[in-house]
Amino acid sequence: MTAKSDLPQGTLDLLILKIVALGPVHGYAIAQRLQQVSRDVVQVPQGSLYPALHRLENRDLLKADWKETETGREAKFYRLTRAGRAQLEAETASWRRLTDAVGLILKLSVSFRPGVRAAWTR
Amino acid sequence: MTAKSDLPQGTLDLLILKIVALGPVHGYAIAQRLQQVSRDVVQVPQGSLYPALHRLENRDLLKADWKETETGREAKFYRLTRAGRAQLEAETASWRRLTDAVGLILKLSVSFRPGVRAAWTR
DNA sequence: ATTAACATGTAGAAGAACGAGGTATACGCA
DNA sequence: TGCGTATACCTCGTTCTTCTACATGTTAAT
Repeated sequence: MTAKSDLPQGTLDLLILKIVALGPVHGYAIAQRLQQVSRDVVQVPQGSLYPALHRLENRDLLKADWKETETGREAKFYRLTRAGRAQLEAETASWRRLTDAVGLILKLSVSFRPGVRAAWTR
Repeated sequence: MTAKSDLPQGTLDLLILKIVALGPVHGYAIAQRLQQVSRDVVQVPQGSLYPALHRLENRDLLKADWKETETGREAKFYRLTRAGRAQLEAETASWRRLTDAVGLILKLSVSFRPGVRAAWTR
């Protein structure tokens, strides 16, 4: 059940910033691209998407203006602000630091169990 | 500011399960080891640690018994249940799938901006 | 005697994600 | 013309996790 796609908290913002950094897009397209690029691993429900967008806009990391889609529909196109770009870089670095660390921990082997324990228990 | 260490949601449980899988440990030591092994990237506040442990215990992923520390103090030593081990494996796999996907997205370059847009806007 | 490190715990608030709902337009097709 | 589907936006309420801050007691070192 829980084996679907739940993104870790905070990651959604990072991904949105990243997609928007590639060029102006509207919300609906952001969700689609995330899903496509990740081969369906990342799926963003609208109930998560739009609140996230508004959140980022309120923090002045994104700016939006209404424009017409190629299909002739009005949509809010988002672009990064300067702060948004900085935030993207910071969060990207942070993400790497963190996943590297977690990866390191997950690679720990059980090779020390009975005896060597003293070395790192203390 | 937010550049401290905040773990993504759910990750704490995974890391705890992993450390406990290496052998019986008490809570305090779990936090220490996570910090050591990750070179201070991962820092678990006690207000996060103990609730997480209780959570995992309530889900029958961990079992605890009081024992004496090498330093002569009473402490709750946690060990994995069978379900806990299964959960660890599942969450590890899930973690990798997800970080791979996010890594892929973060590697996207801005090489397509002006022209190719049509290909993936649709 | 007092501080630092060890070891456990709770309460309350903040924040994020999601499911479920709602509105409205464009387009193809019967 | 009517209908369904895909596009495109939005919000509300619930649930879950985490963090800050607090509270308690023990052992070891200075």
